[in-house]
Formats: sequence, C-alpha cells, structure tokens
Amino acid sequence: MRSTKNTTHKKVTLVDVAAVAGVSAITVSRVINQPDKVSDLLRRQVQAAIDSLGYIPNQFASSLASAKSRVIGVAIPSLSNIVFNDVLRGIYEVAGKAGYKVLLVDTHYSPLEEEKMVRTLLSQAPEAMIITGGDQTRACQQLLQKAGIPIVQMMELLDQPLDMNVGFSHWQAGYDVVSKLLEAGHTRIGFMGARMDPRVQQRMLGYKAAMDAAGIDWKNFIVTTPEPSSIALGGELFRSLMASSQGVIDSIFCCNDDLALGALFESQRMNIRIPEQLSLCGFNDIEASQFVNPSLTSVHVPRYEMGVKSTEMVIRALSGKPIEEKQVNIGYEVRLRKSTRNAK
Amino acid sequence: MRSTKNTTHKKVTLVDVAAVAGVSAITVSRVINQPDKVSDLLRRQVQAAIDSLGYIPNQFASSLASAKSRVIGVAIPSLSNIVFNDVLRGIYEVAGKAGYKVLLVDTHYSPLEEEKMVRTLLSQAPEAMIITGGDQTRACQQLLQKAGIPIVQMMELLDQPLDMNVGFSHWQAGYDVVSKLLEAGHTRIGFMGARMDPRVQQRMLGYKAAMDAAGIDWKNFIVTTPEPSSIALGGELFRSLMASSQGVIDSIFCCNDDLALGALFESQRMNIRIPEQLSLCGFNDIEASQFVNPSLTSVHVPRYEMGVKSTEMVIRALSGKPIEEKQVNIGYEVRLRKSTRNAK
DNA sequence: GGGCCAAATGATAGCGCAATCATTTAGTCT
DNA sequence: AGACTAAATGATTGCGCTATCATTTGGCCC
Repeated sequence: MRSTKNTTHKKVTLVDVAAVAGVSAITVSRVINQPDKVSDLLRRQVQAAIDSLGYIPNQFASSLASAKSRVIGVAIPSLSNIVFNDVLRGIYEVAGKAGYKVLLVDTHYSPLEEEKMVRTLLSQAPEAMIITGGDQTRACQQLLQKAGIPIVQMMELLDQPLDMNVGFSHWQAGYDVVSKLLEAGHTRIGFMGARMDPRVQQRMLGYKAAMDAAGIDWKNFIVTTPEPSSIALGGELFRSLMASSQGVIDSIFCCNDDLALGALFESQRMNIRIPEQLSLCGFNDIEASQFVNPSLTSVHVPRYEMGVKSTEMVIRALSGKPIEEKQVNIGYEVRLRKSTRNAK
Repeated sequence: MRSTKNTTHKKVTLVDVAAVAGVSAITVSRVINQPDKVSDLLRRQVQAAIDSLGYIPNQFASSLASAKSRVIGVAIPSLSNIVFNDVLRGIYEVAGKAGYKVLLVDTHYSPLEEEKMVRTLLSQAPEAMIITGGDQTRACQQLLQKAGIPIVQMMELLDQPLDMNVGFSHWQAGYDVVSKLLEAGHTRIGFMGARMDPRVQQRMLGYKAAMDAAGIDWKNFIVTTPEPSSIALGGELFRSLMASSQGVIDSIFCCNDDLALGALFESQRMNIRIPEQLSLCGFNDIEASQFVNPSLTSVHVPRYEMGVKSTEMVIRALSGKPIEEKQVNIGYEVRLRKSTRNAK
C-alpha cells in the first residue's frame, strides 16, 4: 500500500510526538505518566501532538525501561464455572480502577497445567499474582516465591499460604451444613460430589466429620465423581444415590448448586417431593437457587467480595503500605430455604 | 536481605544463562524460540543452565525486539453474563494452543468504556483483536482500523464489519421464534427484554416484524428495561407484563433464559400453569433451560464454537493464509421444549 | 585434497521508553 | 540587585531481547 501523504504506516513513537510538539521525548513521556510535572502550556501542546498523530505508547518499551508491567496475573481453575465469574468481576473492577491490567489464565483444575500457566504468566512480569487455592506443584510454588511479588491465594483458607490468603474454610462450611441438617432432625444425610477438587474434598471431609461426630455411618450415603459438575450430572448422581442408598436417606448435601438444582429437577420428574420427602442443600448460592421452587438451601459465599479483597490486598502490598492481615477469612453463611424441612 | 551464595536476587537474564552455558546470548534465545536451529549438545547444555538458574524470559524485551506480542486482545461487554463464559472458553482454548495469550477486558455494555478499553488493549500491541458486536464509537473504530491487525467482531452478523465477523442474525432468530409460536397457534405473544443492548434490540425488532407480518398489534405486549438481566428481574417483568396486558397474552418471548427462568419460577408461585395457560420461550439455551420443569423452549446458540471460530480466524489471518470467508454465520436453532404448547 | 555448501554459532545494533542526572528558567527573599 | 531555591525541561544511557549479517565448522563431492 502506498501513501501519497507523509503519513506513513510506520508506528508513531514518542520521538515523533516530541518532534511535532517541539519538545524532547522525555517531556512527552512525562505528559503521559506524570502530567503534573509539566507546565500547562507544554502539556496542551504535547497532548495535541499525541491526538493528531494518534500516538499509542508502546507498553513493552515502557515496561522494559521502567521494570513495571502494571499487570496482575490471575489463575483460576475454570472459565466455565460461573462461580469464578463473580470473583473475576471483583478482580477486574478493582484492578481496572487502579490502572492494572489483568492477565487471566485457566488451569483446568490441573496443578500441572497451572505450573505451565504460571510460567507463562511470570514471563509477563506481573507485579502481583492472584491464584486459586493451595495445591500448586512444588516447582510452581518455588517459581512463585522466587518471583518476589505479592501473591494472594484465594477461595480457601490455607495452613501455609505462600504469601497472602483470602478465603473461607470449606471444611467448616461442610460441617456446618450437616450440623444444621442434624439440628433440623435429619439423620440419614447423603452427599453428592463432582469434580472433587481440593475445596470440594474439604466440604466432604467436613460432612464426614460432622456425621462421625453424630455417630452416623455415611458409607452408603456418598456418591462422587471426578467429572466436571453440571445440572445434568446432578440429575444422574441423584438417581444413583437414591438407588445405592435404597431410598433411606432423608436429605442430601450437594457439593454445589448445579448438582443440587440437577437433583431438584430430577426429583420433580421422579415425583419425589422436596422437602417433604427429602431435604436438599447446595453450595455457593447462585442466583437460581433463590428463585427455583422450592427455593434451595445453600451456602452463600461472598465471591465478588473475595475478588475485590484479593485484589485490594495485592495492590496495597504493591503500594508498599503495611498489610494488616496476611490471611483474611471472608466467611460464608448457610441460607436455609424451602428445600430443607424441619424434620423434628 | 543478604545472600552468602552468588545467587543474588537480581533477575536472571539471557546473558546470565549464556555465561553459565558457555555460549552466546543469541544461542540461548534460539534454544527458546527456534530449538531446531541449535545442535542437540548445546541445546541440552543451555536447557540445563536455564533450569538451574530458574530463568524466565522477559516478554517485554522479547516483544520490543521482535515487535511480536503473542497477545490477542478480547473485549466483551460483561463478565457476569454467563453467555460469555462459553465464548471465552473457546477463545482461551484455541489461543492457548496456538501459543497466544489473551488479554481480556470488560466494557460493561458501554461503547465509551469500550473505547477506553480498546485503547488500553492496543497499547499492549495485540497481534489481533476479538471484540463484541458493532456498536463501537467512531473513534474506537478508527483506532482499530489504524492498528492494522486482524479483527473479529463476534456475536452478531454485521452489515459493515470492520474486518472479519462471526455471529448470527438476532433479528432473524427473534422473527423465527415468533413464527414458531404463531405456527403453534399463539396470537397474543408478549416480549420481555432487559439490558436492551444491540443484540436484544435486534431480537425485539425481529419479534415486532413477525408480529406485524401476522397483523397482530404488539403495543401492550412488550415490557423492557435497561437494567441488567437476571432471574429476579425476570420475575418482576413477568408480573408487570401480566398486569399491563390484562392477562390476555398466551405466550411470552423472553430476550434471554435468565428472564425466562425468572418468569417460569414466578408463574409457578402465581399458580399460572406453563405451558397450559401460557407458553414461554427464552434465548441462549443455557444448561438450566433443558432441565427445569417444564423444560424451557429456547434458542440454542453455539457459543463455544463462536469463540473457537473467531479465534481460529484471527490466527489464520496472522499466519498469512488467505481467509475464505470474512463473515461467518454460525447459526442458531430454536429448540422447542415443554414450556411451549401447541395451541391449535 | 581442495573447494564448496549447509548448518551451527556468534557479534553487533537497536527496538521505544523511562531513570538518572544535568541544565535552564522562574520565583523568592533579604 | 544578588543569591539562592524550586520547578520545568533536556541529554544520555540502558532495560533484555532478537533481527541481521558475519563467521566458523563439518560434511561431501569430484
């Protein structure tokens, strides 16, 4: 493509802008990065040159020279799981406002994949990282620690965080759910689990602990699968649990709301009345849970707030301000709704 | 922090690796970027040095020197709307496999925000862009065109794409839905719309066109709101539509499944029987629609495939191969389920 | 065995910007 | 008015890497 004008298609650089504005390159740089260090007159002049040339700074050059990327690396285990939507929204919200870009990767619930992704992320020289949970490979943890940047591990409370930690105890939440069901007079409490990632495992361990504490044998009350969770799968697991438990169970704790909704819809098709014949409890409290009929008892988790808090913490760490608490318990709340009855 | 070893905390560079491996810097660079151009011996030697030093390449330096970012910029209107999850999954999948990073921004359904975000994105020198729809500001379009990189506008079919385009006709889909309802004997067809972004507008125009073609007055059959869509809102709009239409409508076309589910759940609470008293149709065909009772008639859209196709197209364009079709109609399918009855 | 070619490796330069330090200008005080 | 300070602006240099071209090495042919 030829151009008769002098507007070649070569990239516009700082120097070009400086030439047009009749100033030095560094002044242009200042107009962009520290506008208050430049006089009004020059600032206007330079801004005009920037606009007329359509100048866009080259972040690579900038980052290379300043050793600052303005990037926060984020690793989540799944893009399909809507649970992470809200977390991401919080992260993007806070990061964006503070002038940080977010580089997001999906680890597909695999520590090995995660290690590879973290490598990729680190080569972008992120100024901080937000990652999910604590089951990184040893190599991955070393990489992260060696990076010497603020790190938040989010979603669950960890015994030995790499750096900072925002989350809640999934074990305790599982324990609490079962306790509530026991209080309401249930005794034969089933458990449905899918994907079985570390957090689901914790919920299940909480379930088992509470059952053990109540002296109830749970051996025939559990169905799990490593498959990714879905409403469809919830229906299947429900059928399978009803079959294997010979129909004696009086309630089910589902490891998440997808499974619980699947179970609920399937129970409707099987003409099993919820909660009269069976109480149902989910986890995460997604929007549908509140509106489905009967409304679904679930564990509400402040996901958006978790994203916000995680991001605020890394940004605070970057600003050099002291961090009050390296570990933040963001909490949760068991919300009893109509899918669980009082069986006493 | 002092270190007695010679492993200072200074960043490890290519030169350091080269020194340890006893080769020149450029050879290390080749081991990383064009391994087959280096002899086995040296490659192993260098790899050992890389591993022992924990070297991670600095992408900024690399990108600056090579003028290649290996980044694809992606702009979507909302992180909370699960519809984009599937699209993103497709994008990340294909991009990741081809060695591209994805830089994602959320435009909050605002062209102005989008323009700002596109600016940010462009300063990262993405090699290609995937953006949503066609309602960019004029300035934004100019920026994009000036960037001279492959661009896909996805989600809807556009009359004048900036470059490439992957999507389907929301107008036609709206028209088709109403046609099916008419065929099934419905005449008083309502419309519920939220957010009213360009694609929802198109669906509504399709609805109106089909109603006009059938000679049916739709004036009192429409409720819309600029608020973001949700199940809760679906319930509210449903009540409002039932009130304003004086209960004469025999079916409702909801602009998406969230609204439809909200309407369905609310109708259950209001003891309105679906589909006996009222047919209900959604849009997008999210997973819940298939499993809710009664199952929800909806318009199935290949979202994952849309993400995949969009990304494949930009990558193909980047590889210099010719593009068969600059515009791809990804299609859709009206899936009739139990929430719509045959009223004839 | 001399000459030739391809493969392997290296030396040099520069990508576009900001850190650093140097210089100029304007402002203030006595 | 002179001396000093702060604010504004500029010159130089290098961030870590890769493109480009130059050089070396080894293999092979007649």
